[in-house]
Amino acid sequence: MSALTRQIFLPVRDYDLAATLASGQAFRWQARDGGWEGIIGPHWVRLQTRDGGIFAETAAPVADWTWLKNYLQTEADLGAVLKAFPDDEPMHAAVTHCRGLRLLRQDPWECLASFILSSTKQIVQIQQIVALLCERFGERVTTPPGRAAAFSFPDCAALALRSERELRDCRMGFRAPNLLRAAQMVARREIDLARLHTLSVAAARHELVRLPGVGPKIANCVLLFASGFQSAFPVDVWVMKALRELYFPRRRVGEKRIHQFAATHFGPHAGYAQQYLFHYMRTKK
DNA sequence: AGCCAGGCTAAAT
DNA sequence: ATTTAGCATGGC
Repeated sequence: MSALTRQIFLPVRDYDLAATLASGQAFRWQARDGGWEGIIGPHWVRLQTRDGGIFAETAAPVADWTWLKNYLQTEADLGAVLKAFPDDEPMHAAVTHCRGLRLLRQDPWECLASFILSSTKQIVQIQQIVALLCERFGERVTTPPGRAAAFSFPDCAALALRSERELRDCRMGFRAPNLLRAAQMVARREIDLARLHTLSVAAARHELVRLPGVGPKIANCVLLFASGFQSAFPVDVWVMKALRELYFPRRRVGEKRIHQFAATHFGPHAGYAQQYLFHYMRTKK
């Protein structure tokens, strides 16, 4: 039916590729020659902002582009999301600072594994660890002629077979046993990542925190970035700082109260609000 | 050199 | 029930 092509144009307004791909939700994108290059599943992709949308190129011919639209969420109604944000100064400032920032819809296993690796690591370092992991244990994917080799994110079964030592050698330190055991649990289907989105947020979160190295913050990242729960609100050091400085200036407020505030103030798209605050905090000034 | 990084966990209060 | 140290590693 559908023709094989290596290019597609996705019409969309208000989509800031740079903010979206480099805001710490995904760790495999690189800016190059005015575009962004990365791997989605088994596909090497290059993305470029064009008038009225995003131009995408792959290395291998593609019949069905659903995977790309799904990943980028180009059909999401950003206007409706922004409209539902609380009508206050901090959110106005954050939205003004990075309008066009979007949430991706990532593969749950890649997202989970990446965020298990994220704890007390800077984003650059997470990117380095993930890159090593892919080179060593991922599958080779087709790249354009003359381009360096590229690799898919290793699936849970591939990592479940490795030794803790092999993972540790990717410079992930004390996170290695957590990643290994999580890979084994997912591979044995002790938890079904693909079905999390069919549960309630609370039930899905309860499932995730059974995994080693996964607490509330990382669980919320997976719920938000991979399972489509837009109410999930990961609170890391940056967001904690943003909430304190923007909403409770010159006051000492306990962490518990901040969490309570975060859980009630931001509405149905709280996760989106969180990403705006996170990116605003990290890139302003 | 010392501090901190998109935290989690077990042990100690 | 709440707080705290330890956990590897690398960048600044």
